[in-house]
Amino acid sequence: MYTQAEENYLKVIFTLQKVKEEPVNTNLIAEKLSTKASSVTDMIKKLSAKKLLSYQPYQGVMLTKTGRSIALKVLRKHRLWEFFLVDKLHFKWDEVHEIAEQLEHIQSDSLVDKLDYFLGLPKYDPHGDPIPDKAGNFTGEELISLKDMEIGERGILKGLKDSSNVFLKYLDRKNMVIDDQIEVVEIENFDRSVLIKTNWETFYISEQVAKNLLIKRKSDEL
Amino acid sequence: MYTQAEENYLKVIFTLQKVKEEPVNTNLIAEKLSTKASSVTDMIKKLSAKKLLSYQPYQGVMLTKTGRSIALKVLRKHRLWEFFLVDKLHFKWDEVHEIAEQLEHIQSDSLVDKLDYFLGLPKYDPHGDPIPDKAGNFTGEELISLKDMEIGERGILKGLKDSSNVFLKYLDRKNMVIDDQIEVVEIENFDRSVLIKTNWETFYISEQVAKNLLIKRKSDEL
DNA sequence: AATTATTTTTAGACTTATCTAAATTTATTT
DNA sequence: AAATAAATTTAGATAAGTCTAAAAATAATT
Repeated sequence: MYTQAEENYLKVIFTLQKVKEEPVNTNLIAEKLSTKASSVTDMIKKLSAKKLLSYQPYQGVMLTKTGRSIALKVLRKHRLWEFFLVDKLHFKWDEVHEIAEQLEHIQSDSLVDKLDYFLGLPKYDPHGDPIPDKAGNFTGEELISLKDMEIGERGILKGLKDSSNVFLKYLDRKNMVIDDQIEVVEIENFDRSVLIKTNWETFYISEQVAKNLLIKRKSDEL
Repeated sequence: MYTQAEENYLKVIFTLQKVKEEPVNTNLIAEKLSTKASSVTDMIKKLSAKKLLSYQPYQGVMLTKTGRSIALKVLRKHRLWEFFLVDKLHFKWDEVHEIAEQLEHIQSDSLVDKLDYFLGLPKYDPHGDPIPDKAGNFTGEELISLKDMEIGERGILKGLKDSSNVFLKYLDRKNMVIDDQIEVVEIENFDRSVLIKTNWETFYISEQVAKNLLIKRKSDEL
């Protein structure tokens, strides 16, 4: 069993490591955890002694297999709880993060599995981040930004990059919700605005909006 | 905001105070929290400094109004989460306690309220303990043991004193579930066994079983 | 390559919550 | 009421996690 502090370090290091494959440096971790570099060094030594990460002084850290699997478990719990909060308790997307930060540390394997099942084994959290399965694998495909889709491509709206209130309200007015089907009809060369066709209507969205819509590509097998 | 340790002390002191109205003594608290008397003294001083309880050395403690209201909040969360685990995630009654011990410390007022609403504003947890409402009041009536009911009385099964697996299995075989209506038809003087009538059938239960069934008395207003 | 700047680590201190062992107070017996 | 027992508190220690300030190592610059 690991402490909340340990879990938070592992989680942050995992997400930082995903961005660039190099060792993660102390200051970055400190910044993400709103703590001081000296505290990070202390904790890093502890986690290194527990073989959750490998650490050469002054050279940054990399998670071991064990460390990564713990991080993935925490991430899984975080995203499942976020899904629960939005889907079942009807929280807004931008209200759930700090609550999920607490819930992700609840210890009980059976709880996670039952929750997963109760929610219908979701593949993405409300922000479009993929939810690892029990084994730590991401089974859902990567989501892409709508602005990277090509003309004629279809997909399903699965998440948002920006979940601010203004943006949510905008989507509301356009009657767009998660799991909507979207087809790219046209891309305007001048301002990169996109003509999209939803289940209900066809309309233009600006590049800024397109950038913030996360889409699961429609697989051709259908 | 209070630490988990503080909340646990307040919760335990509250429940001990309910049993007998006198000040709660150090050793009892230590026993319930599986800690040492000296640790309890330390924490008591801290809580007393925060005016969450009143404390005269060697004379035990009593919660202040503030202390009581915090304890009630924790209790409310504990019981709502227990209800969630059993009712939504289909945990067995005897598996939920230690998970609820963790969940009860999640900090978010809106979470508690939304959870309460999501669950349908339940009045009792799966063990038949009453769930305080937002204001800290118990709106459901006290539950009584079936063995204290009189002939002809009717009520609703709302909880169990014993939630061991054997007992749950027994109830299962008798097709008894929460919210069943039960009427006391006869009480056998010899062994205090009780003839009860459920929605489905009429049968005898032993005094031991009757003792462990918690009933909400049927109000006459119907 | 030498100097400066940045990053990281060490050293020592603080807080929370716990413990053991000894001292003190209260309760119980003879 | 004196002696013993039980309960409670104090004193001093420990572990986790954090901090500040100073030292050491690495990176960047002239």
